[in-house]
Amino acid sequence: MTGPDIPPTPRLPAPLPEPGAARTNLPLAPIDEPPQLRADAARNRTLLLDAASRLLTGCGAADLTMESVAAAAGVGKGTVFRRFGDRAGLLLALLDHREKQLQAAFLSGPPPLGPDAPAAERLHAFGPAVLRHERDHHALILASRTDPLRNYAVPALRLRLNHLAMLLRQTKVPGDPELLAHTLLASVDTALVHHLTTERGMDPEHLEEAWHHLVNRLGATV
Amino acid sequence: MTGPDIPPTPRLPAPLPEPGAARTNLPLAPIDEPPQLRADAARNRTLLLDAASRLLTGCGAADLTMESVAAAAGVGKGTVFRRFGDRAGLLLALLDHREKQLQAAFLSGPPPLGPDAPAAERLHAFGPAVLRHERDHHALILASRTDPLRNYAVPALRLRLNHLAMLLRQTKVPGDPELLAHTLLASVDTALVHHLTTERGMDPEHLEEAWHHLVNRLGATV
DNA sequence: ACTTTAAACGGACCACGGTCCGCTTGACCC
DNA sequence: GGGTCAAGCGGACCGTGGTCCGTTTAAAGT
Repeated sequence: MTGPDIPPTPRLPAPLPEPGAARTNLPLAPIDEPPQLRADAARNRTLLLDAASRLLTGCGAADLTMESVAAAAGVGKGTVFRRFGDRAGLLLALLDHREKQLQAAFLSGPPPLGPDAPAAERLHAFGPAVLRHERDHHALILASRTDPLRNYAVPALRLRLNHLAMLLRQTKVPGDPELLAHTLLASVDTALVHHLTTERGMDPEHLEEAWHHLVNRLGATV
Repeated sequence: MTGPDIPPTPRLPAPLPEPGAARTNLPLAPIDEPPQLRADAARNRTLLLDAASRLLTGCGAADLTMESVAAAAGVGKGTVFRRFGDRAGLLLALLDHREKQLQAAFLSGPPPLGPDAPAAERLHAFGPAVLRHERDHHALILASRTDPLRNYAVPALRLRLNHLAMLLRQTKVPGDPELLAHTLLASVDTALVHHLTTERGMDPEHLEEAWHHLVNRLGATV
């Protein structure tokens, strides 16, 4: 309900979208408006994020308490909640920084992931990239997911979704692109991958193959 | 970690599987061993489940507290936790009763869902059946999901998965049946469906179409 | 510099999930 | 019936996420 990293208190009216801009009904995630914090607030924000990732190296994500983060950053507990809304919000903020690298790779990086490769290739490359990224950060990702609905409001994940849907459109895959994008993303979901590799002993490589198989089956052309 | 509806305390060694039984590495879910509670425990169990579903009609699942359930059933709070392990366990137990109907439908019900229909038809019928079931109980289901890994340990969901994988094998769908079953199930996941229908205004009927499209694309034959 | 105001702060406070442990009781055997 | 003992019970207790509200302070205007 309360946005991540956004004050839970009433906001000024959100800046209206450009009237001339081509409005798809899919909200475009890249435009990120850092709501320009007050100087002390900004300072405390980075203080908190630093403290959190420092603590994180010393213990599992599950043991990270809001109070300990506040104490380690030398601020009050209320400040943490004011800044990040809730525990998941803090975890998501930590993740966000790392996610930026992945975003750069598929938005503006080199082929086959970036824009200079044909769409079908980008589609094939996307799954493995996500798989690697999620494997690296699975602990944090899993810890950040308490509300199953929350995902759909996380900007980074919406961006992935829109990007995938775009590639599906470009490759003329038949069927609803948004729905298929959800399905494809679900096939490399962190929780699923973690389950399959740790509980069922599945080879990560096998998962990449499965992604390619799925993309081919869905019928990417062009 | 602690099994749902199973004492968290150390157990006697689990009954060994029949030595001759054909062992697939997929644990078969249908065999359910109700660990035969003591008389008072069984009585309290139903008392608690009754109390919970009674309270549930008077408020949202989010407002159901363990203490209130215990009080409404006239037992101590510790008893609730002993029986169901944790909050999710209680919610899952409530769900389980309703899930039994769905299970009966696809395990032994009439065609096209039941065993008297050809596998491809059962495959097509499965998605809509799950969609309906999850729509009816979405509030409880969403409330029961706090740990994203928990799903893979829920017997009812493992049963769905194995059933789907079996149908995929019977219809000679190319690719890893277990993986494809996960993907198919994800495409009708409660959280996703709830998001699409409430936030994005998607027609439930459209989701059924998408299921059929997906199954066809995957290439079910026979 | 002085005023004003909304944002930010902090820590006391609350509710709920989950644990612990001493006591009780049902089930099984003799 | 009597004895044994693990299963069950209950509620005090604890830690943590999240809220509240009186106080402080950055920033923009005059």
